[in-house]
Amino acid sequence: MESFGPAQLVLTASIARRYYVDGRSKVEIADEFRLSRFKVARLLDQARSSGLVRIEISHPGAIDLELSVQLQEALGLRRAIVVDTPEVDEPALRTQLGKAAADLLSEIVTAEDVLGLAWARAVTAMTEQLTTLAPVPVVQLTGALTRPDVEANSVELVRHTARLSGGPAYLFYAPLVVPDAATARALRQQPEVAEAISHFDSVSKAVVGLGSWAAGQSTLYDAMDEKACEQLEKRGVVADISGVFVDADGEPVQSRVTDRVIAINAEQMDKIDEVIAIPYGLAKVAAVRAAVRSGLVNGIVTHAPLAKALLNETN
Amino acid sequence: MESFGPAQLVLTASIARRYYVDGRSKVEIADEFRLSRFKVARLLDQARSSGLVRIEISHPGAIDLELSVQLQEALGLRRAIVVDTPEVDEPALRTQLGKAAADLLSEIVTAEDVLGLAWARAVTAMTEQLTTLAPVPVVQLTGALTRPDVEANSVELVRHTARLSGGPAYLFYAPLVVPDAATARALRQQPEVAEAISHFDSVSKAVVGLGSWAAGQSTLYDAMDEKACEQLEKRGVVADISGVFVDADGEPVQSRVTDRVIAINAEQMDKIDEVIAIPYGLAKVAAVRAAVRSGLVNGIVTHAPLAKALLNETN
DNA sequence: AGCCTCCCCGCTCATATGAGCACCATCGGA
DNA sequence: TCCGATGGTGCTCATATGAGCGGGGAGGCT
Repeated sequence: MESFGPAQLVLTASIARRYYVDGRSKVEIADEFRLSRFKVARLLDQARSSGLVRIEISHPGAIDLELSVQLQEALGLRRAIVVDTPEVDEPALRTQLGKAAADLLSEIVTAEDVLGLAWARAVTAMTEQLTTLAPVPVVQLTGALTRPDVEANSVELVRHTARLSGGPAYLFYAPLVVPDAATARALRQQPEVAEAISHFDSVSKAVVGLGSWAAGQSTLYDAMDEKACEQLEKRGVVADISGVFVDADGEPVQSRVTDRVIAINAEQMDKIDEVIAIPYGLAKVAAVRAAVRSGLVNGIVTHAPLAKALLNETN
Repeated sequence: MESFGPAQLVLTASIARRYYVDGRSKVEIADEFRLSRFKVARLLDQARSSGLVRIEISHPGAIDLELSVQLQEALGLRRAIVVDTPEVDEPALRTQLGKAAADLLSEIVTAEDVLGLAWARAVTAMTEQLTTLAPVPVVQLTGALTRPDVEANSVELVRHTARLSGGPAYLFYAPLVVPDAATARALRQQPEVAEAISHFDSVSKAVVGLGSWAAGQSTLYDAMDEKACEQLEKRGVVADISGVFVDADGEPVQSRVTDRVIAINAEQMDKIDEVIAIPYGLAKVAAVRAAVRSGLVNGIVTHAPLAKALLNETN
């Protein structure tokens, strides 16, 4: 069965060519070669199972489709886009991912959607690459974190996107995290904040940030007091999804710290149909896995090395 | 039409994977992805036409299937085997081609066949590589040419093959070319020669030599007197197929020289169902083309460079 | 030889598939 | 505003295809 003569081999190749390349039907091929269509079918089966015909899925672009599909299926994601880019410096990488995410967003957002945007550098990178967007309401999902290295803040991000889209913007000026729960409560009652929050339930698609709960791996971590960080770490927090903390099992972690965050909460995020994150860097493997396990994040735009790491470690 | 969003792209890739790699049906895929089967079909069409799925035919062996099929179709051959071997020295090449031809012969010769063998170095190389053969009569098609560089002659070649096969051998001792027609006539009436010739009509498969009509490109040319060579050349002879001379259009050339050759003639060869030649070397391009055009030769075992040359020059 | 087993072949019939068509939404121009 | 063009969708129906079956030939064993 495993060894064929050369005539058989060439015949099979010939038929495979006719079938796959020329796209003729098996009946036609059978007539041409004076074989029964069953024989043709068997030869084609044989050709495939013996590896004589190899089918590759690829395309001339930045997206590694093979990896994308694998990642999507392995993690059970609604969407996965893997950008095939050599490991360049972080800003360039963010731009690349931002472009891919922007393309994705333009494509999947329709006029019926309500778009939610959280604060994250990757999300900023995305909005910078965004050129067209259906006219939809854009809702700010988190308070702003002002960092010296980022000029745009959460507010600008939302405003810019809404302007591009032509839809209304629901935005507010407030920090992402405040020193105590009472302040947070007060802020949440501010009219603009309250209005934005009131729209959380109608958000149908969102782009969020995704941080690994460690120094330098989450802007929120870096912005928070050490005590709070440690407390959350002790509770098993592995990832923060734009202010929603989850542990390695994907369970949202409640804590006093949670109350100090001005952002969408786990329950609200869970109701959003599509939540897309744009993680990069191998340090985020565990965070991504946790976020996906939580079910909160169901779409990912990332780069090849992280995608491969996610696939490899998937036990 | 030519630009898709990444989501579309990944969806298409996903479907292509399911269809081509996993082998699921379009209906199943449609159910899985909540699409109509028509949509799935259209996406798959799109994927193929846009080059997203690429189908390659290859295999881990010495035979270049792609080239073989192309050659077969371009020249309208019954069989074409192209051995993919780096341009090595001639004897090694002959061995390689001999092996391929031997495999081919073992495969296609059945007990109902009658095998004809002409004299040629390549045919000798083939018989040396032959290990199994259905029990068939083996008929010597040409007289022998004794050359200092070849130990086996036409007779040995036939005897060896017949022994391997287990069938009867029809062989004779006579030179391939004699000084005059009268001698040839006399030789043809010798009992063994006459008997072999009487079997020419029943030969169903034959392996022949193929020479380009020029010095060093045909053992027959080299063995003949200069005058005869020139005369044939003047008549437009481009190739000799084991003693049958053909011009560039593939027309057999009759001449007084023809009568001096002890070998199968054009008419008899034309009746043979499969006639296989084993040409090699780029100098033989024109000869191969003539031989194929004549319709006398309908199977070829060769190497990649010659195959490519034949394909390129095919206007 | 006689028997058995395996394998190869081509059949039937249910199902999958493709070609062509009609419908509908969208969009640009009169 | 209306109209025609356009493209995308899913239908029908004829055709292609796959699963499973039985016949028969080749080869091995007793």
